[in-house]
Amino acid sequence: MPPAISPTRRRARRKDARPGEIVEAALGLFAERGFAATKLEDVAAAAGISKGTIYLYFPTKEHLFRAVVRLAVLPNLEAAMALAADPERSAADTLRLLAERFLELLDSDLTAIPKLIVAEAGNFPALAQFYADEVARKGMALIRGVLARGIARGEFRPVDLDGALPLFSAPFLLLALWKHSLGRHTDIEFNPRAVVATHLDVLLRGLAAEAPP
Amino acid sequence: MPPAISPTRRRARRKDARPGEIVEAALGLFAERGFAATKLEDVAAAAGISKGTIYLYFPTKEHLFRAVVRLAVLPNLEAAMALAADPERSAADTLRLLAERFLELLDSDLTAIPKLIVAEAGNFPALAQFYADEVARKGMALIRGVLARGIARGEFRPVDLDGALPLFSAPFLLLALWKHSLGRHTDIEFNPRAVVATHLDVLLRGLAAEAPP
Amino acid sequence: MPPAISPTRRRARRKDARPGEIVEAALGLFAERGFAATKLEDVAAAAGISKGTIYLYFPTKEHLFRAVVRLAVLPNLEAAMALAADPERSAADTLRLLAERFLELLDSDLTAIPKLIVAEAGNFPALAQFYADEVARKGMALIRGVLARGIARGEFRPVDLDGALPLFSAPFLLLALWKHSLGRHTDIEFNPRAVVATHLDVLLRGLAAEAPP
Amino acid sequence: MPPAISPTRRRARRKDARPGEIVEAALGLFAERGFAATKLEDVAAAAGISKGTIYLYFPTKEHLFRAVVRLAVLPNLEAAMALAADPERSAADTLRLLAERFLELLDSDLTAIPKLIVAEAGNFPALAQFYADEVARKGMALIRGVLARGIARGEFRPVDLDGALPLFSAPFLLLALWKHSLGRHTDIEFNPRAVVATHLDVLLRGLAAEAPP
DNA sequence: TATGAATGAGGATTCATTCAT
DNA sequence: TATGAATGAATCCTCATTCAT
Repeated sequence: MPPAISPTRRRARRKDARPGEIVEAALGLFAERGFAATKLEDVAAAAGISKGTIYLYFPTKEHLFRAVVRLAVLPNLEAAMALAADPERSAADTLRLLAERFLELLDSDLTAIPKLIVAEAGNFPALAQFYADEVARKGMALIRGVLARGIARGEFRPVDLDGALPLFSAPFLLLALWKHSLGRHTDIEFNPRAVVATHLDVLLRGLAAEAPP
Repeated sequence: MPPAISPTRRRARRKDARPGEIVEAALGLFAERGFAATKLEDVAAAAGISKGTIYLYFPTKEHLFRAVVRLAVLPNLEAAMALAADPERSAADTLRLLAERFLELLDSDLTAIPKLIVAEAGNFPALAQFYADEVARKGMALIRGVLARGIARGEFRPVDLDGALPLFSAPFLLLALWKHSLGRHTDIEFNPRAVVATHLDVLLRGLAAEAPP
Repeated sequence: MPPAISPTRRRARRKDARPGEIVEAALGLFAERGFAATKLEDVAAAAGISKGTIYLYFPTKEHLFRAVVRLAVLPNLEAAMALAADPERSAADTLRLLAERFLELLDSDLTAIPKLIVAEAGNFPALAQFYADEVARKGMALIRGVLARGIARGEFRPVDLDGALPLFSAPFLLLALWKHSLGRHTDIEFNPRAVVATHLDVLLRGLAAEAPP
Repeated sequence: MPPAISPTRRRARRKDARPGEIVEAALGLFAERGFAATKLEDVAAAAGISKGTIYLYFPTKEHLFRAVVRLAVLPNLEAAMALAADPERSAADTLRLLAERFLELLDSDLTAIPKLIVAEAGNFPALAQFYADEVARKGMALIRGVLARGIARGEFRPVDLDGALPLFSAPFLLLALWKHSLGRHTDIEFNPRAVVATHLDVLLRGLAAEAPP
């Protein structure tokens, strides 16, 4: 026999779940249509609630947008940082793991976030700043750490860190953007797994320390 | 002494120049604010004409958008294709020249086009298809040709062409997007020249055929 | 030792008090913000109950408004009528007592009622009628009676009763409206006691029967 | 033959007239329904234009409200001040002229302004301040000047100026408010001319200097 | 009785587009 | 051709009211 749940408890559970449900519905629609072109009424419908209910949890459409970005980004950023922090792992293996993680994410709507940020940065400077400072900066520090470790350990030759910083991420960005923009409107297809495999192969070779004579 | 031009002639010249002036003004504003957030009234003001006049040359805002994309993209694509077609040039040098060309473009507003496409693909499927087919497809064919030539000439080792295709362009895309979105809202800066130099260095090493024993 | 009150009894007492508590809270907020700008949620909070509970006692916001008006007005109107009915008292003294009573009321929120009526008459015709018929008409009859008595007793010279009717009340109305509208937004201040004293002085002289030669 | 008017001129005349037409239509509806209950769509309809056109001349509903107040009040205040400034006129005659002027105004919608101010002061503090400072303060200074002149000239006995200040205006306020609120919803009627006549009669007697022995 | 989550009608505002001049 | 005043569809947000608990 399951433990009895008081009516109050059951209601509370509903209330606790709502913001997440709304954010999830919003992510899907924002990913598909962009921020401006998404009507809150449609978000509500997608979440199975009514327009007004959204406003019980988010004071404006922009706040909902921020919540979407936060919720979609922060857990993954933290996971990536934890993964990159392991001092035992070689730099190459760390990059491979990060790449693997990205491929998993690519099936969800989460990778629509960069598209949304790119599209709306101009209209939401505060959000752009938040993303730049909280996500981009941290992500870049993460990569910089891995590259520096690789160089220190003799895996990689000493390259210009500032110049090398974007190189690892750039193809992932391209794949994510493609999927959520042009990819929906053309039959040109990328095979993400192949692209990522080639990327790692080429990048790691390109960075590899010279073979000792 | 230049030949006298009758007022009628002058008017005609003006008329011919108008669409270009409007498109240029629109590009600047679209680059800054995005498509939806740009008012046609502001485009008109930037072009030094009145709102109604735009409609003498472009039936809708979307048509103007298409003209912007076409005008901003096609000349450069053609230049790049011409550049890549030279059978004398090594693959590596071709990539270097393309990179150099990109760096020159980065100072203009032209590199805002990818941001616009990414942002608006969902709202303008026809435009997305046009861009995918006319620009992306041709650009990819161009790169594929260069890589294939490099492999054929023994410059590059035989890599998976489909997987390698986006690798060359990805950092350029990242730099262009950064400049027109987050870059405007943070003090994090990239040095495009350094990034591109490192990119070429790493990529060309990563692709290089094994040194003979 | 007070007699024990069963929980049920206490609840009942509470229930009886509720409507009054709600009306009181509503009067305070209506006085401050007006009817339309007052949210029932705020009334509920001020009364220490929840939004839904108001609907157990008042079917609509308008009904609550009516209750506020009735409760705030009727007791005072009755007191004034009782006061004016005393056939012993001179007309001048009656007016002085009414003025004194008004000055006492001016410290409470009750004098916000005229402002509310003026503001909302257009939106609540039924309320306007109720107020006109039940309050204004009776108040005017009261004043008319006092004036008529004063004339009959030889205190006042015979003036046009219809023309004189509003003269006594007008400064009180002005003071009440000022306090609840402009008075909140400027440093111009009236001294109600001085205004009322001067009003009585001037009015009673102005009405006074000619001194016998 | 009337002088030819260029199309541009004719259009310009239309444009110049628009704000006034809109303000007039708005005054009528605000007077009838109050600010909040008046839809801009109805104002537009009353002015014979469409919703959007209002926004060509007034950035928000509140700005329109301010324009209504300014336009309705300032000309009359200035006329009153000019009238009161004549040093030849006796204080009593000045008050009579002011009263006469008010009676003329009472037929228009202009006297709805006090009702609007009273009703909306809480929601538009800035407007309330404007009205208090620009209208009420100046109006009071005007009356104070007339009373002081009357006392100085020996027409009036020396009364407490602060206490006497609101006495002249109060019945006019009452008449204006009555007309635009309760007056619309009851058959109780005031005869403004009779009220004003009695008011002047009583007030001037009440203020009159003691007859010399 | 009491709660407070959910509803949805209603209105201010924006801006692409039209059209009389 | 060129203008810019006018239009009205579209959408965010508020809050009185309902109702499951």
